[in-house]
Amino acid sequence: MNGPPRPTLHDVAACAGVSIATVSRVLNGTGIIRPETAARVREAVRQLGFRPNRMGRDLRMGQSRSIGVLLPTLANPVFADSVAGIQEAARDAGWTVLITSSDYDTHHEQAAVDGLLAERVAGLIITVTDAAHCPTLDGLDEEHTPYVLFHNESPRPERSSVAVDNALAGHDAATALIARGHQRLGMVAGRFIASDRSRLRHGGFIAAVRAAGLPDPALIEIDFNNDLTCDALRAAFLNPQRPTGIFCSNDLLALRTIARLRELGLGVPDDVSVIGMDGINVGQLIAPSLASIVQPARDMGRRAFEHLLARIAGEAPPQQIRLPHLYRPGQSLSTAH
Amino acid sequence: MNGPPRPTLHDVAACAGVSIATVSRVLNGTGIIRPETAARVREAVRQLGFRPNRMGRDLRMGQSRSIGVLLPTLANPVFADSVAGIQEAARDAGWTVLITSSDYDTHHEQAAVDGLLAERVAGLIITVTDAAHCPTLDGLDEEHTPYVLFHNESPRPERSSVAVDNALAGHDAATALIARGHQRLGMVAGRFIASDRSRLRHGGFIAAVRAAGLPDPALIEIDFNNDLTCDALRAAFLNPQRPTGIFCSNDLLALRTIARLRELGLGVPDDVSVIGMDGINVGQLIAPSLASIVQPARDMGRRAFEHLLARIAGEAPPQQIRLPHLYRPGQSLSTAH
DNA sequence: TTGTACGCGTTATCAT
DNA sequence: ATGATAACGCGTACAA
Repeated sequence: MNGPPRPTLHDVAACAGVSIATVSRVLNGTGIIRPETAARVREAVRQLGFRPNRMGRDLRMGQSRSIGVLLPTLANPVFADSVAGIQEAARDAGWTVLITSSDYDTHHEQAAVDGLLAERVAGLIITVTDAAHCPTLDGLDEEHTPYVLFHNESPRPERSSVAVDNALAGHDAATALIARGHQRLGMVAGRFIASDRSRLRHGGFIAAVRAAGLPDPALIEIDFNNDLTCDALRAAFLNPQRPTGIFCSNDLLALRTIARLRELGLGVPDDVSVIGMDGINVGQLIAPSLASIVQPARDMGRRAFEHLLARIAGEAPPQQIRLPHLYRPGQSLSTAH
Repeated sequence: MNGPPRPTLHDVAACAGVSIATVSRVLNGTGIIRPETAARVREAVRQLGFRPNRMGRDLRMGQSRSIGVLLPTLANPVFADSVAGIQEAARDAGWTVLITSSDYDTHHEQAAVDGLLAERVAGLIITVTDAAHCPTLDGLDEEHTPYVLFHNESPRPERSSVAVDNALAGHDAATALIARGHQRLGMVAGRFIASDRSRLRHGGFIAAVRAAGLPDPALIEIDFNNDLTCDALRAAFLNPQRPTGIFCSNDLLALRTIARLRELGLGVPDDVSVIGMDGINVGQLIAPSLASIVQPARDMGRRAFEHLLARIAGEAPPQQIRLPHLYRPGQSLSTAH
């Protein structure tokens, strides 16, 4: 069924009339070799179509030159873009990336990390539901596995992270709504228990609202995986004192919210203003365009990989890297009336 | 910097007072072992936190128990969903998945495949720009590397594939537009040279239009990565004989098209009807909701993995698997006036 | 039922 | 400048 076995160092060595040590040296640029010998080796490599076997190399090196990535889901473009950034940086460095997702489920999280570790990845880039209380992270610390929290942050300084300031982002969302004259605000948030980002954003949001002397915003917490029902929205947002400005903890959620509001007969931005977070591309394609707090997802991915590599090499201390977010205006935001 | 080295079979063996062979047998369920011995081994494993080292195992087995996936981009949800399906099936089978993307670039394609092969993946699930003329595939055939074309199809029966019938999909898109009374049609398509899917869909589309006795549809081919300029749309679609129904070769493109039409003062569906393809979720959240030819992306991913595994095991002949697509109505489609 | 010993393909150490 | 050889951690044929 299968073709001929792939050539190994031995085959190349035999073909070039040298020892496997010499071939290895030529391929890795280690040691000194006579140019003509090197040429013969390279010719043999070309002729046999030899590719070094990473399994052998990795075993010998005790390292896999690959990292693991754990994200909640690839269905959210903000994470897909993050992955693209990670991949990019990894490819540049000659590393490979193993990707898994948890679907916002703590058990899947642990299982996925176990799987990644079984692959002997050299390190992890990981987004967890709650970085402040996470047995999975504790386990990684115990085993001294290098990792970089991603989109999460931890109070512990020994835990590296790459993220935006989510509380400030929530704050900025509130500011944007308030600046447009909205006085009664609300928030549709992914379950706090499934996302500390959501909780942090809510914290910043509510703080800014209070600082502005406005009444506490209504809150709907919803599952990431299940649908946002009209009933939930109706109960919280369809009373006489209904909010005129709503912050959604991510753009996908904002899209769902706007759709449901529409079903309730509430137009955006005429009846309600909505601002999301992440800055996914489709937000700019739809009508009304979606105002959002933009995360530099691709850049975050790059930075996370670069820092993880430095950590693996032992070349850098743990670091909390914060990238700036950006307010992107959109037609989903209007002045209150 | 690093903690203690991970325990190996030797450590476990020593701890349990048996040989490494016994430990290996216990862990793999091969051979027959005395229950109490097995218990001692398991206890030692637990106590030491032993995880089998896949690098050693893979090297020994000559197989990596991992597959490679090459897709154009993760930014398109149809591919992100496909990946989710692949991951799911792979996890069930205890395999890992290496993901790379080509950004619709032939050179990246070859480079990505080379990288995957260097990792000694046991097989590939791969979407290429043009399956009918693809040196990368020829190379894989030469090396007898098992692979499954994904979203692509090849005329050669020895090339396995999992895809929908893209020509029929284009046909169905035309039918949907024509059924709504549209007589002048157009298509916005991703560059044929970068996507044979796009070309096939166009083929089916134009065939159905002709079969209905209607004039040939206008065509705009656009880059996947660059933006769709208003100029391009204006030239093709803003003349007196402008189409009233447009088929876009994918949903993301449809969203971009609708946005540009809006800038030109053309409303959807009032002035123009638009139908896309893929069935991405956001299509159902926006207003007007996007009519689309839906691909069962997640299922396609599952099937691709399962078939690839069968191919790797030599348990199945090459197979062209076609999954049915589905027409999803949407408000972006209206009757002509 | 269990243990011994070899080899998978590579890199690195020591000779030469 | 190059060659022989010892690991790396694991699965398994063979021996006991």
